Amino acid sequence: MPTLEAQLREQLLADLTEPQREAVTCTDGPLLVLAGAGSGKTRVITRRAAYLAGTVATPAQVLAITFTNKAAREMRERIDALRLAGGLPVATFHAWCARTLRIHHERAGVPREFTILDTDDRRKVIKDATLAAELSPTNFPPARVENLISQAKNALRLPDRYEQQAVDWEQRAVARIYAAYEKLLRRMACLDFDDLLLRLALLLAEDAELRDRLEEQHRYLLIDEYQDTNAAQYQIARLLTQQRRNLCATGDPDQSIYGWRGADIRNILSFEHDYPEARVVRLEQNYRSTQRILAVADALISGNVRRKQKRLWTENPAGAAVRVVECETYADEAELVAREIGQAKTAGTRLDDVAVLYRVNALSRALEEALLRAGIPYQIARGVEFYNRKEIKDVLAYLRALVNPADEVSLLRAINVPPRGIGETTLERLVGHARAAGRTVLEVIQADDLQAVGRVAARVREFGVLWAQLRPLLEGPPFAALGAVLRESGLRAYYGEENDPDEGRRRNLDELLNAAREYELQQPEATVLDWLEHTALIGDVDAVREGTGTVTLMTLHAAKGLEFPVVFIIGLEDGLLPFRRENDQPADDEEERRLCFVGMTRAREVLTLTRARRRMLRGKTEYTTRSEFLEEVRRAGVEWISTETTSPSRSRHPDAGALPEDAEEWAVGTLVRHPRYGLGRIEEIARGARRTHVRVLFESGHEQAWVLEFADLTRVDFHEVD
DNA sequence: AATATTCCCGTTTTT
DNA sequence: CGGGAATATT
Repeated sequence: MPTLEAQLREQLLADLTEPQREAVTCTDGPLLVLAGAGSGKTRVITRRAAYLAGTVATPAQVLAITFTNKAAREMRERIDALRLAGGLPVATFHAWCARTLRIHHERAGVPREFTILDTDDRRKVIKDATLAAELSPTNFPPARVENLISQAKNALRLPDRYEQQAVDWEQRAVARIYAAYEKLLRRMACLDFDDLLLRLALLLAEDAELRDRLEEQHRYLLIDEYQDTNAAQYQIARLLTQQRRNLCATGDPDQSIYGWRGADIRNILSFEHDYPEARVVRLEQNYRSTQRILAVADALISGNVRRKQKRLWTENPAGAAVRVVECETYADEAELVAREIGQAKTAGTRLDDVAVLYRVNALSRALEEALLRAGIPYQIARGVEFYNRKEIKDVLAYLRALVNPADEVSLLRAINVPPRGIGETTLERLVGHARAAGRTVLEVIQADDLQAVGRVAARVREFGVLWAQLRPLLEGPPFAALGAVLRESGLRAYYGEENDPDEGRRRNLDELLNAAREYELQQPEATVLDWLEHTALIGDVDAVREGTGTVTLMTLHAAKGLEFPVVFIIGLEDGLLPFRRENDQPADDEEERRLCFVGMTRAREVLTLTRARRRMLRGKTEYTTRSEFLEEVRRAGVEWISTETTSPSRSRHPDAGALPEDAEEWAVGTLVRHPRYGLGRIEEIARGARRTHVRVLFESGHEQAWVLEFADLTRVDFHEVD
């Protein structure tokens, strides 16, 4: 009869290569797995987790940490599929930190019922903090301040030290805003994303007892994508492995793409220095891509100077040539991609197997239109759009305000949706009273002496009653609470016919209800608070599903960790990929190169890189310059295609060469169409330095003057009229 | 107070 | 071009 360990070996190791096996089986002590793109890293890490759980530890004693929810879900599924390590915790850094902070809230000095600020609210609070610091949000744009504070937190720098280290006037100002911001967060009993890491890192640093307890609980720590750790995460990893030193870090320096949010590639590069006794396993055989794709990707990444040399190789077939297609305009580019996908589909490719990747979300629009026209279904992974929708934020604000009444942003949002006639002035008074009396806004709302607030006191009082009525919902599960809030608050009624004629908002709310129910099925014991935390930490990117029969559109960042037989990367233009901002500090082109490398190595069989010679971004069409990345792969055996001018208006006119510039297409006598007024003719036109003014006479006799750039006018060509 | 309108701004990537 | 904020309107 075979021993358990022999069975495990058979099941977990049989189909692994030698280095993969080593990574799975060397159980104790620090281990660094340098896993090139497509080298079977996820497979190794899941096997390792299961192996640990079956030999030297129980499943609960192994903790696997990822960066994205997507990665966590995939790992969870694959570990479950092995059926050897049920109950093995898999979580993102942020989710695990949130949970741990909640459990040990007293030691951590955070409120037990803290809520997590979403990106929008955080910006709002930062703006308030700027005002509280007696500075102007105009001079200190919230987005910029937010970024600086985020960087500071990720670097474990608190306001005091930030101020000490400030070297210029901006930093000194930001130090004040930062301090004010922290004060506001404390008053609101809120944490932001970065706090989750920061607070836990600080807690672990000062609380040796807790540290030991946690390490005892999680004897084996696995951290995926270690190249993306920032200072806080690095600190947490180190502090959790001080005694046993059982840290297994996996990653690939060539895929480090999160420097902009504080990730420090040196964390992985100096692993061997941090853990001198570490074992290092290199996975360099690629099982994913064709030789040609790999050759192109390698040619690109070789352009990075600050880089550990690495050879990625494959036994896969040579495959089709990687193509570079230069198009005339962004519309041509989108059409080309749509056409190619259509052809591939006809030739038998499943749409699930196709992905279109781009550097910035804005590039998806033209693609969407082209795919729509071509009748090709697609799904998009985009930011946090769903949870940013008004109706979603509205109802979540209620739940947040119920859980954590100190969360004023949520409370003040909820108080007037649906509109209850409680306006800005009233809110200001409420806040004013609360501050003056040293009470919370909710206490003021529920106090008896409301008349000071003015005529709308009755309405405010009603809301206070509603709050108290809804509050007991927190005892129950999230789905029921959500439904009740929608009903009792009047939100559901509000988003009826007249406020939501096309049912979009109602559908979104239904989708949210579904999400809550689904979550409840997964986590039967979960409270409303748990669910709120979940929604705060999950994004739309995670909604991308397989097997939908659709093409997938996403950013290069979102594509990490995925693979597709057919991949398009669009917009290979200077300034776009590599991305650069005009008055930006020294841009990190090496990170951009890695990002492009990540995109290329998502492709299994067919890779196409495109670029448009003219691109419209932020409303202006501009000539572009070819990306240096294209030059760099030029001699790696790509097939270069340059499409000729095929813009429809030109091909239809034989004398296309004489076609005037756009600006001259508007003149007195030009026929135009307006969505409201219909057909008309330009009577007068006046060109200023920046603006062009026009006066238009419509068929109806109506006359109207506009600034041309802002008028919703389209030119009507003669051949379209007859 | 709510809604309609204008205008002004910026502008990456994500937990 | 598109969203958010300031501004005008009812």
